[in-house]
Amino acid sequence: MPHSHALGLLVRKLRSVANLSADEEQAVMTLPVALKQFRAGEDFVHEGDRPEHCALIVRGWACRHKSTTDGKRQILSIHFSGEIPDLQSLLLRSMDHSLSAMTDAEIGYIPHGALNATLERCWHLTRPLWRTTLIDGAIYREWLLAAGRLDTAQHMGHLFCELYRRLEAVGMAASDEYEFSITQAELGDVLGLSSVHVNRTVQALRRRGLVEWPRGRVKTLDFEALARFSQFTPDYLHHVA
Amino acid sequence: MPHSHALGLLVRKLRSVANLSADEEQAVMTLPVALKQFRAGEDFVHEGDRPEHCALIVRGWACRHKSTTDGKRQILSIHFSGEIPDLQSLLLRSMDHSLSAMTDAEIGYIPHGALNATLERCWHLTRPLWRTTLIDGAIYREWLLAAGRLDTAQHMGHLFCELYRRLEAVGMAASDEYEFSITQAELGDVLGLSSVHVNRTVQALRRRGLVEWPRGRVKTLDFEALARFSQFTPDYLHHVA
DNA sequence: CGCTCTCTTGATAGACTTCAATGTTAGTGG
DNA sequence: CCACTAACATTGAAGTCTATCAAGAGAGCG
Repeated sequence: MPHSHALGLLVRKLRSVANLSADEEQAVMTLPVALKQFRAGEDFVHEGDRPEHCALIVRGWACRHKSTTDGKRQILSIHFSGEIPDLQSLLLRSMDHSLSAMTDAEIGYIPHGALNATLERCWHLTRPLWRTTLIDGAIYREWLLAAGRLDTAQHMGHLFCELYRRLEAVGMAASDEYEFSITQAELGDVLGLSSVHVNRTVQALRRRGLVEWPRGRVKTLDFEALARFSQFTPDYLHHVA
Repeated sequence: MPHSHALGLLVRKLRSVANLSADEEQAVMTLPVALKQFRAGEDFVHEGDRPEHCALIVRGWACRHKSTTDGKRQILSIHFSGEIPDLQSLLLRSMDHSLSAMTDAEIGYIPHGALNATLERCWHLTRPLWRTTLIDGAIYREWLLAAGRLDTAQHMGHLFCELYRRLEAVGMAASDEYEFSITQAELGDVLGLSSVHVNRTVQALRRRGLVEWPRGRVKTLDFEALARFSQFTPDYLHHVA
């Protein structure tokens, strides 16, 4: 079975957000995957590209980002193992943003042709895939609400909560903590803040006893308290029960 | 032909963002629609609902919105004739936000059952519909970039440009202007600003000769100049050529 | 006319950015 | 083990941006 590890991660992800029939799971497991390694900071899909394959994250963290013409970067979403951040390229010809490795990462390329052929054969599989893109949309909406109407500390706390729940849903987090190696400057690009202000906000969360953040690891000391403080509720993630 | 007007608007919209075969168009035109009127300010879908139909906007403007627990409202997207802002409810059981009429509006309800039956029969129609939700996602991303990394005047200008291009794509705008009755307070809920600051920003755009905004009508006096100022480029709207 | 909604303006406080400097940590080669 | 480097985190100070409060002006409507 070629690349059953990579495809197993994809199945695990799809199961966390949709009901997957045995047929559909089987169809996923027969997809071809070409693996490639990237270093932290490298883009693996570029704005303007017209991709002929989708990128499955096999190992490491990735982000979607876009910059203003004067060079200010905004991170638009964060992704990890099992996710296909450019699934939309199957239907939207050209990339309107870039995808970048946040840590050293392994990417599995799945040709559009193979994916389309599989969907022709097992067209009910379209629905779980569509659903993952709809949930991505729900996450963008929540980020918009957080960016516009939460204060900075809440916004940051909300992000930590979201990542915890998403990781937990695929068994990658437990006990109120998870691996996540991100610099304060990158976090600023997520929240739309300067790194200086990120630093001060992290300290505020620490002082309140809500978050610890030693090198490469996020600890939400009291998840429920952090969620309450950040107005985080997980409904919008639409995880299956 | 029942409700051919409402469904015609839907077809016009779908054609602006995807290639629609004759079969697919025919399938759309046979969908059942139940019309209902709403007054400006009324919600027609509520956060927490588990809708059994999708809402097609037949007449008027609508917005998607969500509020923080302390009552600060964020508008997450803006919609007009021919759009189905809650199409995602077909796959995501519960609404994670509300939909509201921004002007007096007419909504056409299409039962999920009928839509699913049509998609079973003409399953290629899934793709144009999926594509509309992916473009909604691209718009959310652009709004995130604008919210995080553009200054206030650029952010506002960007919104005016986006709406112009979207309306133009379905023949609802021309000559650098369009009908849009929105208050400065509502615009604040879009941009994440107080109404006072919206007012000052509008004046700044007026002083620069970029935007006029008499009651109920937006005029981008020099669209290209406004687009340049606001860093607006329409790629992310993925309109068909 | 009086009422309401919206737009407008001024003043002040607080949030956030920017610039610049300093501290901390991990890794490297001696 | 130590000096050295690079990357990242932290701090202070000054200036800009935005919210909030408060008040007044205009328009539409009974």
